[in-house]
Amino acid sequence: MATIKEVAKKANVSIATVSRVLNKSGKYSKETKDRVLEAAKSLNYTINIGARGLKTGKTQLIAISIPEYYLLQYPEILANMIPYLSSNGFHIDLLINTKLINLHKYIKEGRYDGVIIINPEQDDKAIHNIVEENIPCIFAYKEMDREDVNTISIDFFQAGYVGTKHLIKAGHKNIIFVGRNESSFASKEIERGYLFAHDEYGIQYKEENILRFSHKDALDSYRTPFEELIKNNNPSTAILTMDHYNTYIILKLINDMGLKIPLDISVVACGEINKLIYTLPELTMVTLPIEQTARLSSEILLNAILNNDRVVKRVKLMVQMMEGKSVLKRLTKRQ
Amino acid sequence: MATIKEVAKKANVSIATVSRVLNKSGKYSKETKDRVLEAAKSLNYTINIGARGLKTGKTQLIAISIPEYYLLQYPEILANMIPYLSSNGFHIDLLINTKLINLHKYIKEGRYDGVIIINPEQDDKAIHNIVEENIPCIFAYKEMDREDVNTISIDFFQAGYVGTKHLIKAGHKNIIFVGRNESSFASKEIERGYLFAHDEYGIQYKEENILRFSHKDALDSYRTPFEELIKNNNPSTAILTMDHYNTYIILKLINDMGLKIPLDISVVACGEINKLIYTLPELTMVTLPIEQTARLSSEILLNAILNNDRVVKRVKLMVQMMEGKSVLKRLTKRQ
DNA sequence: CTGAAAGCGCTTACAG
DNA sequence: CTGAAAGCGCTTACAG
Repeated sequence: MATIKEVAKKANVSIATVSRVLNKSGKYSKETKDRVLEAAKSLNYTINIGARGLKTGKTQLIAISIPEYYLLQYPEILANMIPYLSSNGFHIDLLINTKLINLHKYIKEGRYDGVIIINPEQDDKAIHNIVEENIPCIFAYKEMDREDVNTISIDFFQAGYVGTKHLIKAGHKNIIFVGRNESSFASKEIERGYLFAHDEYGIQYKEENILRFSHKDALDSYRTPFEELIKNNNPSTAILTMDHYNTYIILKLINDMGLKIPLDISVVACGEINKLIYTLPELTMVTLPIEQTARLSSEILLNAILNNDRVVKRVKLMVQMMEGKSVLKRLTKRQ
Repeated sequence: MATIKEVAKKANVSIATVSRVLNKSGKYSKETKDRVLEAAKSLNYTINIGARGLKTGKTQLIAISIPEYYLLQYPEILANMIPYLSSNGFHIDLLINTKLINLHKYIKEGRYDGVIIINPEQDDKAIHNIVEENIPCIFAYKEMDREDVNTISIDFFQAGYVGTKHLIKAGHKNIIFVGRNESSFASKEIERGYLFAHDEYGIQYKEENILRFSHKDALDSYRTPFEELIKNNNPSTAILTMDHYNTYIILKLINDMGLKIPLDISVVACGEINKLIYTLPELTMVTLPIEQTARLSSEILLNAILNNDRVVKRVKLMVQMMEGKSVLKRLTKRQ
């Protein structure tokens, strides 16, 4: 690997001049420029970014921290962040399931010019420390309580609300919600919307209608609780699911029980549209702007890095209802 | 960010000693060690890896290069590589859709201690250059022609062969193969196995039975060619699909046409098992060891880096047949 | 327009 | 066991 020194020697100039030409900074004559560029090319020169970073304090590295289950469910997040950041000259340090305390350590090591933290687990101390480091930082897919951090999130509450409202308006009153356990911000918010819609229409919700599964739960963990709920003496007529994985499983269980959608049971699914369009039957869904959130996060981060913009951005992206063929309109009896 | 200098001052030793204690290299007394460690802790010291790299030539960074469609289809590849590498002290530079020529540039910049290249596009010149750099490097999910590079791949040929053979043995003779276009190594290999099985059983295959779609093709691009093939005067009785995405789409099209699996048509799907178990009906499949390939790739790379092992590894992982309920056994008529 | 020099934060022979 | 010093490959005031 050729160094700046060798280029300087070959071009017959000082290393300072080589640096100026290569970085297009300061002044140099056309002839010098040509000689330097040619020497660099003929020697196949590439800069050593470690050395540059040592002087400039910049690393051209951005950390993206993501939980494993989020990567597995939504790889399009990375696909919508990384090429954009790369094309702007940044490299990505991808961290999977890394504790925030370790991320903080890496930030302190001066590794990164910026950080995107996807759906962080709550760890107030580490978050505080990270924010204190005062480097450009985005928290994505989860609203943060703190007012002083960039938060790009999705209006999951609204998703739960409009999805449930759609079912209630179609005449359903006994609606199952298939969510995730407590650590899921999205699920908690969707559940909040689900409850809010019940309240709004004066429908008493039943705690037993809410099922919560972990991301690690496989089909068989779902089966018994779900079947019991369907088979009890006051059977549910509709289901709201909170992501595509839950949806796939519920569809399979419904099929296994010999039930038909929407004749026997109606379904509204929250999720990323591309994950849900191949299901049978065509689902009525509340689409979550997963990709848009990813793009916006990287754009805002880049703006903070390049333009030194320190104004706090707090964004909540809107969901959208899409009618399919999975909801049966029930005639509501007059009281 | 505290530097080694400040730690040295606080501990009342030279920076050389601090370095030795922190790296557990050379000799130092117990008392010195304690003082240094305490000073480092109280100052919240973390090493500057750029500076260290400048001296040692090591970066603790591993590049993983992956095509976007591979990330989207198989995020579990990263989930099986990155945590393992991280837990061994390495960081990951994730490159999506990066041209090999650029990757080569980054390697030359001395950024990486090692590289994993997932399903590289063919670019002989750039591959040659990368190999020449002589850093630990794994090519994964695609066999490389060159004998002098580490190649961890899957026996896609075998997948196509056993899948097709299974259908032939069940009495099917007019079998559609739903593959991908020419740039897909996996598809070409599976197709080769598909043809080989036909040959072995003396069945004349028909070119029109092979459908090829791009990763960008959506449902509607599949519909017409598929329906025409099914509706022609010598209808096919079975289908072999080469990945789960193709499988989802074909299942939907079959359903849209009002056909039943396996009564009207049989299906064998090649793919990653976890992606295929929620489909309806339960599929007979040839499972591809996607995750195992990922783990093995990172293990071999790490071994090459840490133990300076330069012996070339060339591995092909085996596929496995799993019977489901999507293949109808047809009685073969006597001639 | 150009160069000599300081210095970024480390590691590691070398000398003691 | 410890320290002074060289040097990794750059950038950037400073002086000319």
